[in-house]
Amino acid sequence: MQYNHKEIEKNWQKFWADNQTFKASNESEKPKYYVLDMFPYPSGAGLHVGHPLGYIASDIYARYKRHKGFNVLHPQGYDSFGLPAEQYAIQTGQHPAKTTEENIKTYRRQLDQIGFSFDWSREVRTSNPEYYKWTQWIFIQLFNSWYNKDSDKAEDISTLEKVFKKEGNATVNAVCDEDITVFSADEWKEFSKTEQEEILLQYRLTFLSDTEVNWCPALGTVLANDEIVNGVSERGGHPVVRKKMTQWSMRISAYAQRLLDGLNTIDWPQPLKDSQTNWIGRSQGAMVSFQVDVASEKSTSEVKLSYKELEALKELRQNLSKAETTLWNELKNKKGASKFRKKYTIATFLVDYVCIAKNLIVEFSGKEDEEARTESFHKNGFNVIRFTNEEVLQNVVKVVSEINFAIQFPQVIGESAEETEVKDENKYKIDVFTTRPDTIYGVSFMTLAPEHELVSKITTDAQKAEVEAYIKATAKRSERDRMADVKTISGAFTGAYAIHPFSGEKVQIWIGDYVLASYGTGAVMAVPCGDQRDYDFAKHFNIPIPNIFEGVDISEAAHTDKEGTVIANSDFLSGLKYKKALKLAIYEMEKRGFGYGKINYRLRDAVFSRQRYWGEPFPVYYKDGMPQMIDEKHLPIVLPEVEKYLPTEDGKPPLGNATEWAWDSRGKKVVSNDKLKNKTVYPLELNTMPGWAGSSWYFNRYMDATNSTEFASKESLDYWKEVDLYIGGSEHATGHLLYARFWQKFLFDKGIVPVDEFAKKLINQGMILGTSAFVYKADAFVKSGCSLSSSFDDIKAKIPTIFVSKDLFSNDDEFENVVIEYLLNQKIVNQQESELLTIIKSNIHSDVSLVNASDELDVEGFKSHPLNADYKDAKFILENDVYKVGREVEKMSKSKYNVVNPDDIVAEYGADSLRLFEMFLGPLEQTKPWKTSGISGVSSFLKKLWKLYFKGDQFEVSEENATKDELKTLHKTIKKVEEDIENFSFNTSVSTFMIAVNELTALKSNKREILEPLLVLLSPYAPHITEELWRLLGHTESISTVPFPIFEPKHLVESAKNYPISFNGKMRFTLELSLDLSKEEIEKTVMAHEKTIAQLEGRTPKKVIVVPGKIVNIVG
RNA sequence: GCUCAAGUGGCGGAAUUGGUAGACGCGCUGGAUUCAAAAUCCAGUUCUUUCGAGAGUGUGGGUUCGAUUCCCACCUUGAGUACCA
Repeated sequence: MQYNHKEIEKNWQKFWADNQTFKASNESEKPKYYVLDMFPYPSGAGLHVGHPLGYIASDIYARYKRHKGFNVLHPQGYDSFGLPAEQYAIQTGQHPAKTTEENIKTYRRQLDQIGFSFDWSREVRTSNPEYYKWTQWIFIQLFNSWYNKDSDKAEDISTLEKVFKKEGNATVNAVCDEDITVFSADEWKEFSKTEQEEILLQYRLTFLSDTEVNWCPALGTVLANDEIVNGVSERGGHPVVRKKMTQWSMRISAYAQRLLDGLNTIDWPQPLKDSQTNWIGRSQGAMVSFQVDVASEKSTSEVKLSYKELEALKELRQNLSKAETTLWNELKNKKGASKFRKKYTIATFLVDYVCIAKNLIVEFSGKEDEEARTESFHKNGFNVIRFTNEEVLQNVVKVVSEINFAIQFPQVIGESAEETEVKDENKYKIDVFTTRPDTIYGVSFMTLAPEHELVSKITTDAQKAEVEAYIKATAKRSERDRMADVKTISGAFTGAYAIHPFSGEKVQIWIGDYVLASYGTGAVMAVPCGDQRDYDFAKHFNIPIPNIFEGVDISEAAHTDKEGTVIANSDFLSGLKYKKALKLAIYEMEKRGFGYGKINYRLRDAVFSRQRYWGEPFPVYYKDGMPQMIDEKHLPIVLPEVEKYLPTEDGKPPLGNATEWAWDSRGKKVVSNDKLKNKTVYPLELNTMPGWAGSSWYFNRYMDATNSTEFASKESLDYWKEVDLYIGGSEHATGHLLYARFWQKFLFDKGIVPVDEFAKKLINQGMILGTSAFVYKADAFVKSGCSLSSSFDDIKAKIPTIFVSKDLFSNDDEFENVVIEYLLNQKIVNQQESELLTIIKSNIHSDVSLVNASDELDVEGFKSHPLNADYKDAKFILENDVYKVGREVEKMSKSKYNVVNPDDIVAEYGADSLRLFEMFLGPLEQTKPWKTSGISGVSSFLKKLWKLYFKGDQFEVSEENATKDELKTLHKTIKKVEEDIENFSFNTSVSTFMIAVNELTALKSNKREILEPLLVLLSPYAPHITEELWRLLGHTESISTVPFPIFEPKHLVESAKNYPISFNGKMRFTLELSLDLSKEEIEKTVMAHEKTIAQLEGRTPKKVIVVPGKIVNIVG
């Protein structure tokens, strides 16, 4: 019986589908294992051989885990909302739902014929209302939440309202908008409903705000930062401009630190973690305020601390009494504006606790100089409250509430009021963020972004013209130009000066477009000696470059090293190294009140609105201009039908075309826009959600995919918990994988999911490249200048298109010679004419299907190929009667004619061969080229395997006991294959199978004892052929859950070893010796051997190294 | 520029607690079978060679009895990222 892959594969695919073989149960005695592939977008082009690579790997692992006794969840579905379907709809008028459905059908057919063990009963599609109902539901949960920095998690918005009602917002420590105004509880109660909602929006985790967005006019939508590559849209490569729009945003910045910390707990590839770390962009430094000089006055504060005193303080802080510890435990968790510090110097006194932002000192009473202290504190603008040890120990809660009260209602102090007046005079200040506060004495100027709001206010009359001209010039340059051109240094002096907060010196304020308005505060303190950009700027404009590094030459470039550098010329920082100077600088800034330590993140809040049709509608309507959530029991809000998918004429998103798109708040349903004049009917949101909305939580839905009453049941979430193995491409590093982690952490905070990282282990499969085939075409040009009987055109017309086989030339000159020789030999041109010819070579892609394994072109096929109509009459210069093509590895793409469709491979070689070959290509994570010719190797391996079970045409296995050699082969294979799968080294296990089959063929083995377990080993890789042979062996059940064979080391025990005998580390010959021999016996035998004597040529070895069971090395 | 990864036959690749470099497969060469081709089977296939042997894992050093594997410097390629203060 011949191995007929077509019939076998079709039958078993039908069997698995009919019997729901791979349906996972949510209840099982077995341990669970969840294997997931990254959500595919069903594109119109279908799959090429690169796509299934990851699916095959995950399928092998899933099948392996089933053999190992796990209850395996291995689902698949479609991320079916998205831009391509909509672009297609705009072009053709076809509903995206229809084209998406067709594309999914193609995908499903292609996936099915590769024999994946997916549990299709759990299939999800993001564009299905039953699914996006829950995407909308999560959006509502985000809307109803705020981020409490004190508890460091998301909480329900009602807890925030409660605080507002009770004590206003002064004590709230939340992640929120930056321009929050402080209000009291009474003020809150006085606010109108709309005002209250506006304030709450500033705190919600998803919020509506006017943001600068990346607007892509060609696509008619905004794009997220990760959807832009090199300043143009990732899809289509269209230009992107900055534009202010009212948009929904996600407060992902609240999770910046946790997203960073979480990376340490998950087994993901390092490059992927690195790019997330990079994207989040944490930088630790300080915020420093520089006053703009109006009346030139000197800073007065002269209190400084030496480093020794600082160290002494540190020690004190660690030795707190019990009462101190109790109170500190309560105070230390306060963050942000009401953050407390312990053992701090205020004026000349060391205080117990101080909240610098609120000017409040908390002390233990009973200090000798209490009166003097109080007076001094008041003079410096601080309030002080005191408690006894007993008060703290007996009722710390009461003490804390008194402290809170004091924070909220600060006692007005005379002196500080006076100071405020002084400050009012100097009302402009420039805040900067710096990662190098240690270099603050190196500041010789400041640079503002041209867009900085202070620019217009501080520019002097004399400089006005220059500054305005510069701003105009910058505005003309696009964002892309600015990014591309980093070499041109440009800027303008504002004429204004800032006061150096430490030295009191005046420093020039410049504007320059190397400072970005969107990062940090849009201003920098320039330290030209320590930052190359500042250095270049200073050099260009002749600004002084003070050197504050000890023994460092800065005449050529800035000195950016931190480690090992000692600070100089910096007053109290002089003589300190980077780390200590950094700490002391921040300490002094905080003490003097013009700066504080701060951590900055590059991660911006994510824009969540898209002006597109084919996405999830928001469950939102607008009442008095304020967004209102539709109650979850009325979900899903189904995407309305529209006439056309383009924006409306007045520039509204496509949903503006819908006629049934208003919310009847009384009837609780979507109604016709005609009813909008009714008082209880409101307009619905016209934006839709971005592509990443549906894919940020789908892995949870698979756990309970058909649940219509819940996102997923608690039991199923608790059972499956997280994805154990997630396989997909590295292109999702900063998009999907960051947003999904963010949502998971949010859902975790809200108690909806049981874990805060959704995927324990992740593997990035490498790309499969195409091997393009080239033919070499000769283009003839006729040189002018010579008079001939025939015209140039006549000569050209005589010359046919010529292709030259690859190995006939090695450079362009040889190519020309070959062609001209051919023309002469064929008598196409005469000698005289040939001298006028110039031959130019051009490389043309040939369709790879026209080329065989030996790089030989099917010439007739090439001529008659529809793409090559121009070359129908072309001539081919052959070598040894064949035309050889050139090969080059390139990305697999239609335009390069190197795309290989898995359908063709499956039809010719079968799914099992495809699966084996994709794994055999090389390590999973690595990028590697596809060359169809190699598949014959795995194909003949399967035929050889098949033959082991047959005698002639008859299926026949022997029931005899296996021999020692047979068992050795089997157990060697079990061991290696098991190790390989666990290490995701699938390519080497395919080799192992080949070796096993080669050995068993050589042994003429046909014992059931060997051939049965062999099938189980192979079945994850080649499920169809193994099912078929398993059935022929007499089994009625599927092979898929048969226990994996157990490795027994006893079969590999050897009595002798073929020792490599090396001389000076080089192996010269091998010698079979018993493993029972001792070191000495081995040495003796080896030294006595004739080959050893021959090698030594009479020399006496200096040393003989014997490692029993391994090697013998003779030195000398 | 910065960060990361990788450099092994004609090709894909294998071998790392440091111990026989090139497993397995493709391709190639020769042979068997065949009228012939395909398929199949057998033998060979890193390079050099005076057929004794010698050299060899990007380059140059180092550690070691012994290095593809560990350390240092450099070169090349690929990926990501980029006025991030």
